[in-house]
Amino acid sequence: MGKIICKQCDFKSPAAQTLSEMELDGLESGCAKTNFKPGEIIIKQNGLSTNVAYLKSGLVKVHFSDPLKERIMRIIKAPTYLGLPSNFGNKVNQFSVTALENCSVCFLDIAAFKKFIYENGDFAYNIILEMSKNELKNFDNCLNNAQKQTTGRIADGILFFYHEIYNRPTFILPISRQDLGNLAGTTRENASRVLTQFHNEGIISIAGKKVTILNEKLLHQISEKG
Amino acid sequence: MGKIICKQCDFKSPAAQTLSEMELDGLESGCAKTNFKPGEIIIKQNGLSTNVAYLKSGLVKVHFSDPLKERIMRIIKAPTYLGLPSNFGNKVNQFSVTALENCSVCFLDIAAFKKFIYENGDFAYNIILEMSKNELKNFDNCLNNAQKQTTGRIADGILFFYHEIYNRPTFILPISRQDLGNLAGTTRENASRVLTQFHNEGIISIAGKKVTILNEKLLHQISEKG
DNA sequence: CGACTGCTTGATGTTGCTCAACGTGCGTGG
DNA sequence: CCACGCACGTTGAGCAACATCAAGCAGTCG
Repeated sequence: MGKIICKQCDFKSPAAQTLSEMELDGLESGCAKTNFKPGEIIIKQNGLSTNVAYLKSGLVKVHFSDPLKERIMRIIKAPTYLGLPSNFGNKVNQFSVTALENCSVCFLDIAAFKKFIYENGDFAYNIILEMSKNELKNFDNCLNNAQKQTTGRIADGILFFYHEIYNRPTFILPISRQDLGNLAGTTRENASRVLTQFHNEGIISIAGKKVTILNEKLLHQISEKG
Repeated sequence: MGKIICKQCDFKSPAAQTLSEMELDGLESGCAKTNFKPGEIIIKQNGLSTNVAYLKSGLVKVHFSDPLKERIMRIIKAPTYLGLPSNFGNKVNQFSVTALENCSVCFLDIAAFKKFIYENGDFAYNIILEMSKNELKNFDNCLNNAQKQTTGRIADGILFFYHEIYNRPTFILPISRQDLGNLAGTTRENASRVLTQFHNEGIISIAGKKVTILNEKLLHQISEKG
């Protein structure tokens, strides 16, 4: 945590880029930057959402914890706002957000944020844009999980890390088998089974958390067909 | 379809209520009201989203049609906007919206809509509010469907019609067994089975599409526990 | 070294999908 | 008017997918 100079921030969101120097000064006065280590909780489910959280750098999981089950909704990388709908729709966070890597997050004063929406149409429009894209992605996710079966969803997960996060065929899985299961809506056992199945079929190579994609085309087919 | 006088409209959205007389005049010039009968398609999946749709009255289903499967995402009643995220996030509709009852819909000029966001902070804020609430509901839905099993999801469906739509324990189901299945992520056979099971257990009474809820408490338990 | 955590693999039971058969009501065309 | 197709609803039997349970293994930390 420390003194922030928003004006000189290199990670401004599209919305924040529309702000004037004066407005950025306003933002600064109610802005606290915090760093998180892997495993640390950034936003806590059922906690009050008193600030707007902006993920400047790092990778996080958005998850919902039931007393019995834990479900990972999405994995997102910076830059992005976290939990805007909770900020506005409901004062209580509907889910937790936990760091998977070292993360840097700015907590912004919600009142200042509202003020910008009221006074700066460009800012408001960009927020609406971000929320729209977000909702469409959630929508997609939801559908995918609903009508595919386990192998397809695990394939999805692997392709997600490939295309959306690392952009290279070899990477270190940032989550445990347990969490991969939670992400795909299954158990750690099944997640494990499907991974070794893919490995045996020569679709991927897996050693511990190190994944190499060998047959992307087939992986896509599995993801598509179910 | 016909000439509209937005100023005198009794069904204005919270956002539209923030508009001045002059702004409402602007809205009017690009506004077309259309009526739909049950079964008629209001928004077509994969079609271009050229207008903002505002549902003034009636009941609709939001559904996604795959060549193979059809999935009902939500059932919504007026008043509400339909598909705002598609209007902004992506020019193509991600889903269809179909009338279940007689519906009255206003199609608004998207440019005028954008203009209001830019120029009227109160309007923009109300749109953000509506989108936030929407997303949180979708979120909830998603989770429910993911971790309950069939009986629980059918129970959910019945309780939804009870609490959110009709507010009385006896009502006429506005959808077929097929669609109830699609809503609960199962087949028409299973939807049918679960309904008769509930009937036999004295939890509900069902005759054709006429439903009476007899043991709401138990129904809630089933919905909760899975 | 023992306790612990994360991972893997196999055996077993349950859930719910698929398929098939049959009944009903409705609209169409001969 | 009846015959026919068609959508919808119900019920039963078999089977595939998946969760659960159980056991064992490797790595790590005190």
